Amino acid sequence: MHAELQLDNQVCFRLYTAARLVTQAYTPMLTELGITYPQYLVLMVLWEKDCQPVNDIAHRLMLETNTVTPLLQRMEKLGIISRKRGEQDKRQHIVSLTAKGREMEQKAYDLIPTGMSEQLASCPLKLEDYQRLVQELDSIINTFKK
Amino acid sequence: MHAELQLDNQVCFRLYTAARLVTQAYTPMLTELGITYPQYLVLMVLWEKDCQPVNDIAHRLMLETNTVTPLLQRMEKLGIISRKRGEQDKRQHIVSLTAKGREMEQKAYDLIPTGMSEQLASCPLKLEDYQRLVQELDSIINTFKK
DNA sequence: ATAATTTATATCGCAAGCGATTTATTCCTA
DNA sequence: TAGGAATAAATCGCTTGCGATATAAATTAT
Repeated sequence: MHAELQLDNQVCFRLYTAARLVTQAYTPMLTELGITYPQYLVLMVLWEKDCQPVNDIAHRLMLETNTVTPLLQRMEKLGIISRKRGEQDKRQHIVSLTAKGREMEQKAYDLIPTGMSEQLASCPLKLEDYQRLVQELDSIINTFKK
Repeated sequence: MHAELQLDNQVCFRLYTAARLVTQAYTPMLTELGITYPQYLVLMVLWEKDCQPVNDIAHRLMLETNTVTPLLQRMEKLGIISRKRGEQDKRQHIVSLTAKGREMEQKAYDLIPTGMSEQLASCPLKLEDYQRLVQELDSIINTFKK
C-alpha cells in the first residue's frame, strides 16, 4: 500500500474535482444564456478585446487550436461570434463578437456574479484565502505551462 | 467593462487550467502504463479497496455513473479490471482488479512520484503551501458537491 | 525567384463528462 | 402479495480536450 498513490493525498484529484464542481455551479446561469463554460471563457476573452485571431484566443485560454476551432465553429452557429479571414495574413481567422455576443456581456453580468455569490455563501474561505489561492494556482499553472 | 467578468479575476478559470495542466503532466507516465488520468483515478480507488460496485467508485470520484460506466468498460477491454453481477443485489456490477491491474500499482509507484516531483522541482510552492491548498480545495469541493 | 521551412488553422479519431432517458432489480406500501 | 416507487447501472447525444495529421499561406534560405 503506497501512501503516495492514495486518492486522499492527491492535489491533482482535488484540482480536477474542484474545477468540475465549480464549472457545474456556473451551468444554471450559463444555460440561461444558452452557452457552455468554455464558450463563456471565449466570450470573456472577446469582451476584453474584440477581433482576435484564433491563436491569440487559444493562447489566452491555454488551449490548443484543435480545441478552440470547433468551439468557435459552434459559437458561430449560435450567432454570437463571426469569423473572417485576416486581411494582411490570409492564414488567420479573425474572430469578432456579433451584436448578440456583445449584448450577452450585460446579461452575464446580471446573472453570474449574483448566482455564484449565492452558491459561495456557505464556503468558509475569506477574501484573503481566495487571493492566496489565486496566487498558488498561478504558481502551479506557470510551473506546468508549455 | 465589468471587472467581475475578466478572465484575470476568475478563480474558476484558474482551477480549470491548473487541473488540465497538472493532468497533462501525468500523461507521459500514464502513457507508459497504457492508461489515462481518469483510469488512473479508478485504479487508485480499487488499489485502496478492491471489489466495489460502480456506484461506490463513482461516489468516491464524485462522478456520475454515466461517466464511470463507459470508463470501466474501456478498462475491462484493457484487461485491468473485471466486472461481475452482484450476488446479493443483481442490479450491481462489482468491479475488481485483474492480476494486471494489481501489478500496475508497483509500476505506478516506480514511475509517478518520481516523474511528478521532477516536474514540480521548479514550482515555488512549499510543503505547507500544498497542505493549505489541499484544505482550500476541499472547502471548495465541499461547498459545491451535491 | 524557387524550394524548403515555418506558421495558422482545420480535420480526424478517441476518451471524458454530463443531462436525459432506459432497463432491470429491489424495496416499500397499501 | 400485487403494484408503485426507488435504486443500480447502462445507453444516447452532445460538447470538450487533445494527439496526430493535413492544408494553405507566409517566411526563409539557397
